[in-house]
Amino acid sequence: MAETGMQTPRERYRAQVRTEIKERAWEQIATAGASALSLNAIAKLMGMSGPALYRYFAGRDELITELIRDAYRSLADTFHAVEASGGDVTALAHALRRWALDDPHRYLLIYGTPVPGYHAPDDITAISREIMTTLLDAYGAPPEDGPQTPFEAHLADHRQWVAGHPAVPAALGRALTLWTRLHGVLSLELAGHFTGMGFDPALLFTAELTGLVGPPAAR
Amino acid sequence: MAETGMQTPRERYRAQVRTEIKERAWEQIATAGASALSLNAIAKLMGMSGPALYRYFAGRDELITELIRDAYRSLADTFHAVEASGGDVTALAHALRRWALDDPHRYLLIYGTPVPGYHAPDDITAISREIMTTLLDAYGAPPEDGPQTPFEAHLADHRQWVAGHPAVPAALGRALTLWTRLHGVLSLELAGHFTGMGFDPALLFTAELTGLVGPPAAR
DNA sequence: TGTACATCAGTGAACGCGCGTTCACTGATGTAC
DNA sequence: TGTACATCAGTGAACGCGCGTTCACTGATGTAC
Repeated sequence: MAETGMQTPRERYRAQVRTEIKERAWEQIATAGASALSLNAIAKLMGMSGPALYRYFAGRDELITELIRDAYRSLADTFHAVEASGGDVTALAHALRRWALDDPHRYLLIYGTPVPGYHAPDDITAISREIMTTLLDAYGAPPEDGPQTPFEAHLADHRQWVAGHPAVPAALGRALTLWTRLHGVLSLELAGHFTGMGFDPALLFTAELTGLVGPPAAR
Repeated sequence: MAETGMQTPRERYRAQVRTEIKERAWEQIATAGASALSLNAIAKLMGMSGPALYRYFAGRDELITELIRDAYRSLADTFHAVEASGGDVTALAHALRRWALDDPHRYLLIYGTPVPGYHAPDDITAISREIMTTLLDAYGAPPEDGPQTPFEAHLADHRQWVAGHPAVPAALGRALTLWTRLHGVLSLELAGHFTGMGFDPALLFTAELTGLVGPPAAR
């Protein structure tokens, strides 16, 4: 850290400008959507000419890739922090919700409708797996209750995504199910599909959570 | 029907061209995303000049609105057909999945990341409610099992979205939960977030379904 | 059946706009001796 | 400490492109008498 953290003034400046470019990019995504992201518009916002940004990013695609990478990285770090402080699945879930509501477009950029034609590089899919693994580890061994479901039986033979991980099918199934349920509530909430319905999405989120990890009292 | 169906050749032609424009628009959405939809590009695909399309749509916005309306209308009709033939909730769910997989971009256009800056007119939100109501009606009265959950208690006081509907909170909660769960699986599947994981999303979908309406044997 | 007129689909030119990206350049900042 | 040089951030002009949209128009199709 001491060596990589050692920055010349020029490096520090570069890092600052890169950061500001990304901040403006997020602002643009928030107001006009990911596909409306424009280098020229960002430059204008920063009081620079368009071509100046090419000192910092090879092009539009590299910027988008970096935004997506940052988003995954941010969620992975959030999860690791919860894990490190001894948080359980419930804590992870609430951290996820907070993270998503904190910047809806960041969540939707990675878990919403995919950017057409975009294909994530390998290191990004690796971070995505990292996030799933954290959730899986926090789940630990689920209580044995009842016989294996058909989906769990299927998972016993189809677990490429966690090759080498010691989790049993029941745990895989529960972690996967929790993921899809939380995403179901979150994504509809963020997309505004609950507006006008009148109820509080937080309660639906919590209901899904307790339904799959047991009520707070039972923990 | 006899009178409104009576078309002059010119009206018939207009309807045909309008339909083809929309078909090309869907093709474009499928390959480049909703925000890349371009009137000029569609015209070129049809061998026409750009301005010609203004005979059929007032502009880009009207075309998008019509596509969204058609999508909602299509799903609502699908649901009504299932309802009319006596299908239960399970049948509705499978119809939903088929409808979504049949044209992923159509599903994502209405239930995915919202088109930035777009606000649906009232008649479209009405169709959206129609869809939810169909699901709710098919649910009927849920079996009374156990005490009211906190979310159900909340729903008793927050049910603007179904004002006037006789459904009890338990039914509202279940229908809402089914919706978010199915959407969770479907949207992640359509966005490609399961690719490379190795398991069959259909089994996860079915698992969520049977978990909330009971296994096929119990029906 | 034929003629006069109205309707309307589609064209081509034009408008102003913003985009991503390249290029040769200026001028400030940092480095080596 | 001062000078000579290298690095590099940022500019402005230019490229070709496609966009939505308007406008005056041509020519075919339909309608009324």
